[in-house]
Amino acid sequence: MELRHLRYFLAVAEDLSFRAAAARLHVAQAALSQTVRDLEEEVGARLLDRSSRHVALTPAGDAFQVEAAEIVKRAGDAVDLARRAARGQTGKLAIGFLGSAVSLCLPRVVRQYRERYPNVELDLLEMTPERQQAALREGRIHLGLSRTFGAGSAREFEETLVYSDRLCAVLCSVHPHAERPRVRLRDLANDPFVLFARAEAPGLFDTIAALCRDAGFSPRVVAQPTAMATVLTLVEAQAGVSIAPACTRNLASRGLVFRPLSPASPRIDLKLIRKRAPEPPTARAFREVLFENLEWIRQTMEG
Amino acid sequence: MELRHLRYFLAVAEDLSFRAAAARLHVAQAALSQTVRDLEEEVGARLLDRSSRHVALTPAGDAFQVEAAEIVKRAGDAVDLARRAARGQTGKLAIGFLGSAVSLCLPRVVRQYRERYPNVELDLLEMTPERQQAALREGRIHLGLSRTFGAGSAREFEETLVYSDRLCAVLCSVHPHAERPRVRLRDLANDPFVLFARAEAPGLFDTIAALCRDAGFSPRVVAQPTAMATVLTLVEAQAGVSIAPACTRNLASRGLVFRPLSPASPRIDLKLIRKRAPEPPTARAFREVLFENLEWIRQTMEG
DNA sequence: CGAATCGATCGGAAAAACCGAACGGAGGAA
DNA sequence: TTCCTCCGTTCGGTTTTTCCGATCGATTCG
Repeated sequence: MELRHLRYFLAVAEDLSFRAAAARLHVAQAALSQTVRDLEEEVGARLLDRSSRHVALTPAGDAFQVEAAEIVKRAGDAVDLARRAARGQTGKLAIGFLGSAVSLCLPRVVRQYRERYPNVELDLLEMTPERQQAALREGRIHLGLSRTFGAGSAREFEETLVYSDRLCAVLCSVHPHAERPRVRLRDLANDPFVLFARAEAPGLFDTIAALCRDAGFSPRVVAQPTAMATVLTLVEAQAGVSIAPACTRNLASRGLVFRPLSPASPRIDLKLIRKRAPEPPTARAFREVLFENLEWIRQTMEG
Repeated sequence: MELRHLRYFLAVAEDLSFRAAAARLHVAQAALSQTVRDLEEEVGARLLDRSSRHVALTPAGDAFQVEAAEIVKRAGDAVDLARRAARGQTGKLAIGFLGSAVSLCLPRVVRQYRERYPNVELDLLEMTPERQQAALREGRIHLGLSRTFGAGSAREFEETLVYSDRLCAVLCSVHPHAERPRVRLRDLANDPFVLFARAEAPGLFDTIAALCRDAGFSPRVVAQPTAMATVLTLVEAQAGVSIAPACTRNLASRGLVFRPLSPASPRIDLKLIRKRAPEPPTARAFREVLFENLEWIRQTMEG
C-alpha cells in the first residue's frame, strides 16, 4: 500500500464519483478503478459500494477514509516539519555558558533568538569552560560561550571572539588602595589572594598567576571558591584581594571596587565555540543572532 | 512521496547503514540510495549525513524519522481498522426497538453482542413501529425490533420473526372478571377501553378493534395514551380495561391481571426488520447473535 | 426505446523501480 | 607510507508498475 492508493481512494470517497475524482486528479478513470481495486484487495474488504450509477462508502470504507485522510495530511506535515528543522526553525539547541562572563549580554541575545525561533527547544546550561569542552565533544551541547579552551584545541573546535575583557584588581572598598584609579599589581604582593578555583577554570587562574610572576611575586592564595559570587563575597569580607575579569562587576555589590591593573593586563577573550562538525541549523541560527548583536555586546562590556 | 520512501528511509535511519537496511528489505543497496535521494529532493533538505564510513541523521532527518514512523504505523493500523469494520468488529450500529415488547429479552442479546463486539458504538433507540419504519428508510437505524409494518412493506423491508405473542385482557385486580382464568371478549363489551394510541401503533390498535368487532361490539375507547406504562396505570386506576400483548405484563405492577382471551386471539408477532439494502457488518453480526438466542427468547416469552 | 453516463476491463505505452557493475572516497592494516 | 577493504554513489539495462485510450455492460433519463 502506498500513499497513492490513499490519495486516490480519498478523492473518490469525497466526490463519490470515479470520473469526477479522476478529472480532479488529472488521471484517467481507468487508473482510479485499478488503484481502488488494488487497495481493496490488499485490505481484504470492499471500501466502496459501486453500482453503475451510484458510489457509496461501505462501513469499512467509512472507517478507512478518516484514517487515510489523517495519514495523508500527516505525510505533508512531516515534510514541512523536516523543512523547518533544516532551517533551524524547529528542533533542539543546547548552549553552555559561563555565567559570570555573559550574564549581562546573553539574556538579550536569547530573547531575540526565542522571538525569531519560538519552536526551538532551547537548553541553557551554565558550565565551566572545562565542562563545556567535554560537553561539546560529546555533543551534549551545540555551542559554548566560554574563555578559550587553550592552544591545541583549534583543530577540534572553532572559536569566534565575542568580546575581550581585561583583568581588574578586586578590592574591598576599605582596602588601602581602593581610592587609587589604577592598582599596581606588585603593590598587592603581600595581600592574601582569593582566586576562582583553578580546577574550574585553569586558564584564568594560570593567566593571573603569570601576571603576578611577571610583577615579581607569587600570590599567596588563601581561598579558591568554585563560584565567582563567593570570590566577591570573600573579598568584600576582607579575606583578601582578587583579580577577575572586569565584567564580573555585574555580580558585585557596593562594598567592592574594580580597578584597572597597572601595567595593563592582557585582554582575556570570551568566545563562541563550536565543534568542527556539521552544525545543527538551530546552532547556525543562534550564531547569526548573536553576531548581529556583537556591536552592542562589545559596547556594553566596555562601559 | 510514497510510503515506500518512508519505509526505506526508516530502515536506513534505524540501521544507520544503507547496506544493512538493503539486506533487511531484500532490495539492492542502490535502490535505497536512489529512494532516499528522491525523498531528500522532495523534502528539500538532507535527512542523512553520509560520509563513506558513517551514516547519521541530520536534525531534519531526526524530526522526520519520528513522523515517518508514526505514519507508517498508522497506515498499517488503518488497514486493520478497515478489516475489522468489514467484519463488524468495529463501527456503529443503531437499533430501534419497541420497549414494551423486548424489555425482557433485549438486554440479554445486547449483553452478548457487547461482549463479542466491544468496539462497536451501539445506539439503542426506543421507537414506535412507525418511527422505526421511517428511521430504517432514512438509514438512521440499521435494525428494528417491532411489530410488523403491515402489508406492502415486504419489498422494502425484510422481516424475520423473533417471537409471537397473544393479546390478553388487562384488568384491574378488583375487576369483576379478574378471577376468571379466561376472559370472553364480549363480556367486556360495556367496559370503557384504554388502548395504546392508534397514532403510535396503528397495527396493534386495528387488530384489537377487529377482534371486538368480531365479538359483536365496538369498543368505547376512553383514553389512548402514547406509552404502554400509562395504559397500565389507567387500567389499574379503574379507568377501564385494556387489550395488550401478553409480554407487556413485564411492565405491570401487582394491581393488574392479564388474562387470556376467549376465543383465543390471533398471534401478534415481534419481528426483526431490516431494509433491503447492503447490510452493515455490525448489523449482520447483531442479527447472528440474536438468532442464536431465538430459542431462549421464545421460551421466555411463553413462560 | 434510444441516448447518455458511469464504472470495469483489456492491451499496449509510458514511467518507475530495481538490479548488477563500475567508481570514488575513507578508514585500517601492513 | 601504500595497499586493502568497506561503503555509498552513479550509471546503463531490465523488470515491474502505472497509466492511458478504447471498449463493454449496466443503469438512468428523456
